[in-house]
Amino acid sequence: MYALVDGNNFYVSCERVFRPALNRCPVVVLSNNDGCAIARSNEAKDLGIKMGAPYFQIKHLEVTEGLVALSANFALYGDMSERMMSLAAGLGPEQEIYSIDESFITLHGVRDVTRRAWTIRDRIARGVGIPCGIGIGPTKTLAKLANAIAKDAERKPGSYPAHLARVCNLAELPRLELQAILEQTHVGAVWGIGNRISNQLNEAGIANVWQLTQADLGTIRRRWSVVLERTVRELRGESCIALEDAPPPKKMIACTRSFGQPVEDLGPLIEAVSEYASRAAEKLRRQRGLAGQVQVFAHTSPFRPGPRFSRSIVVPLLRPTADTALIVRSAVDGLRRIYEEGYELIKAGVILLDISDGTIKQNELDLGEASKDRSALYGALDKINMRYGRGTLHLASTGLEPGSARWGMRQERRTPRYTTNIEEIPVARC
DNA sequence: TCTGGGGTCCTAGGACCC
DNA sequence: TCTGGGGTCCTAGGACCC
Repeated sequence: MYALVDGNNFYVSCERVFRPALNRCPVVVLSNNDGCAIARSNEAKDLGIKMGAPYFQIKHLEVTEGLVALSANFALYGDMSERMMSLAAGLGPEQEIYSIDESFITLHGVRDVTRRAWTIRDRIARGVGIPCGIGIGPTKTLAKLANAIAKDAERKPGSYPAHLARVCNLAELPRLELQAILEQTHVGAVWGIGNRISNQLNEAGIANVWQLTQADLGTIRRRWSVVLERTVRELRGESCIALEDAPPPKKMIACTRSFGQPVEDLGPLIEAVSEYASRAAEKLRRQRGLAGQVQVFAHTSPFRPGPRFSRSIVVPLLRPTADTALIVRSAVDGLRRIYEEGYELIKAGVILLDISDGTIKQNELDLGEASKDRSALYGALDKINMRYGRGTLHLASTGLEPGSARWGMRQERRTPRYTTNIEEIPVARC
């Protein structure tokens, strides 16, 4: 048996903890550069604001409807998440943190599951201030579905029986009631079924979850995929997706950003890509991995008229490494190869690929002889950035010498909080 | 004027190789 | 008329998730 604990409208709820005045207002949290809405309060949803709605399209609601739009504060959300997760863990013996606002919990050995779920929900509400929904079912997919039902029952009274609101335990429902609930639930609500497959299922006469559970497995596999077949089995109560208590190491690590303003010239592009590469390398070291390849991409806006540009390149590294200098250099080399003048680029990114486990023989693999110094330097760099904020200190790169890199401090956007003379920092041989 | 940033898995075509 | 078979790598894109 599994539970899924999920914070409601998570980013918005985090903001409301510190600004209770926002409690009954329509609120959205915006992405980087205030580009689009990535979290919405119920009131904002009721105004018809869709997930991912561009800010410029909803801005007028600030005037007409009292909408409050906030810039995202991911450090805050990460912190609130940790507190919520540690309380949620009290629900059962094992926990898988699935995303910033969701965790699966196994329930074997837990007695009086539904009551305990209410208790935990209450603890999170009082201790952290985040309202949660809790779904319970025999498989992860059913727990997810139960969670979706718990939310709908709360938000749209009448959509489901009121006793399923906030905490919904599908496992304790009488068979006929469960069937009725599943018949009321659209296939698109199921974890793993997006818009595309939902439409295809509808065309095939499978509109609700109950119908999907009755479908022939062989047909599902042939017409769609083994992935959908697994989902159907899970909906029938056959557990196919196990709890992952230790997150598997990432197979790719990306750092990508949209620019506030379009960028045309190589210089600023190199600056940006250097910083992304440096951040990606930091994430890589955090999971003690080594990358074998670096991918770089840049593209123009898919929404704006004008000449289109979208290119990417994979640069193989001589040997697997987590060395910021090598990764930055490769990324910049790749960028130079794909770059072309005359395009208004709005986004670029660096993706580390072919990631292997660096805990074995990291020292030998990592570098030549310069590397011992360098890995101490990176350790210090990562610690400083963790303590004083991401990007306090980073590896800079100039457009002047191809592939050159030097240590520098980021000055923009943030009052420097770390004030050592740069000259005192050893210069890496890059 | 203004459209996020991560991830996973799968498929397919072309280049290139033996 | 008719043009191997199998493999890898790269690039691109589609589908899903948060």
